[in-house]
Amino acid sequence: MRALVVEDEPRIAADLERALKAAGFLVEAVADGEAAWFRGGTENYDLIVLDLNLPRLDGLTVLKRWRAEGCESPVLILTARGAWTERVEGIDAGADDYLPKPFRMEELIARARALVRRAGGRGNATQQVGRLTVDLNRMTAAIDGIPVPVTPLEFRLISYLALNRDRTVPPTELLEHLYGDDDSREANAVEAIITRLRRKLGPGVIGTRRGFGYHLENGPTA
Amino acid sequence: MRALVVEDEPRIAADLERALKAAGFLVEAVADGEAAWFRGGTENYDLIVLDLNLPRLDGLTVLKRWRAEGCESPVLILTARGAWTERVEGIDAGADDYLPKPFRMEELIARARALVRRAGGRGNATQQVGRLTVDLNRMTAAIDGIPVPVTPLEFRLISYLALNRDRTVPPTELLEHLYGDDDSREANAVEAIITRLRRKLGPGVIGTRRGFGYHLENGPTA
DNA sequence: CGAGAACTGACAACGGACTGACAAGGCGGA
DNA sequence: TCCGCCTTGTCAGTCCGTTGTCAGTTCTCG
Repeated sequence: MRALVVEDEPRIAADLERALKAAGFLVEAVADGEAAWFRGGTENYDLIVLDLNLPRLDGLTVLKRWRAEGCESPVLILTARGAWTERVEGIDAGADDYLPKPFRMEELIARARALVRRAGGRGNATQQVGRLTVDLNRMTAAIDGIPVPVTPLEFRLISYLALNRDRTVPPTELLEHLYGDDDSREANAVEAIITRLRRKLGPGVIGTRRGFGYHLENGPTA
Repeated sequence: MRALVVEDEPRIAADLERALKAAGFLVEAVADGEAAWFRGGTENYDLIVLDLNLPRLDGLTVLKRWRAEGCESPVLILTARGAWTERVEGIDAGADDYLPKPFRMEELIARARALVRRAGGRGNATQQVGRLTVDLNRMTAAIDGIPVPVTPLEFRLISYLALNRDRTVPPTELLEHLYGDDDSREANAVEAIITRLRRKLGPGVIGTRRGFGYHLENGPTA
């Protein structure tokens, strides 16, 4: 899961980054509106946390421009407490949720997760696909209910597949969502992770559509 | 365990702080309603002791706002003796327990501990996880029933893990619950405590999920 | 049957985690 | 009040799990 944090207050930005990383996100952060506009418009994020009060370019404007450009990432905006109108404007501008400052990190994480799940059309924190179970909160995977130890990177991959269970995900997309725009990796890296996951999960869980990408086998949930 | 004390009477506040610290809590204190609202809304406490009679912002109002914001920390309210209606209102507003003033410190501590345990979904004062036993009242730990001497900080860590036995706790969260938002510590501090605990408790008690955090091994309770 | 895509085992580099040593701070006893 | 012990944070060195790359093999489809 890639997340973009747009926040000019360094301390808060650092907190956000830390918390989101601990929650399994791949975090990138920018501190002003123009940079935000650029990044959000260029890259593909699974979640954007947007402070409205920004230097250079107002957060609301940024959000509107993103939406106008066709960016569909779920956006969680941070508003000043009691700034009633801001929330309304934010929702109007295309925000998916808002959180009044100050807030508890725990709550932000909870909402962030909810947004990501909702964006994937799934409301539950534990995803079941065939024999596989992925628990997004505890960051665990299991086959037939038996826990399988997975590394952080492996978990990011398998959970991304679980959230996109109904389509085949191309390797380039996985690459992007695992590493961000740090494109220094060889395409083969994804294949390696897939292999390792298959060894752990057993056959019949991760399928390949040659030329298209990978998907989870939604075989009998038995 | 992090605790927030909201009490404007300095003498009582000091007593509370001392007693809770002695009981193993990491205590932060504020003296008025607004500060309370802010802290409780921002930070993550395992327990909140709230006096209802506060300057600037009424305790009941503070409590209601917390609950409205999604704060789930257990709250123990202090009411004036005989203020019958206050109790009812407090419970309605989302308090978990109340204590009429004046009270005996002993009783407050007992109730505080009960609340913390209940909040973790565990009603018992002694937690059993695998071969480990943690007694939250006496602040002792034991392996296979044999007492192991632990320092106050070590106890805070091990008891937090015990109360969160069913998940892996990231180091950042431990850092927060051990030291509050005083983030002057190096992340390495947690590792040091873990090492010391392991030396005392023996192997197979505290497990590591590399890249995720620490957890208690819930091996055979034998 | 050939070419390209995908798989996989081996290896090396990286970084997170562990640990022992040391120093600072706190607390209790003399 | 002073001294000494216990506790605890930091540092540095080491270890080991994780992960990227490479190379060789297998598979699939035209």
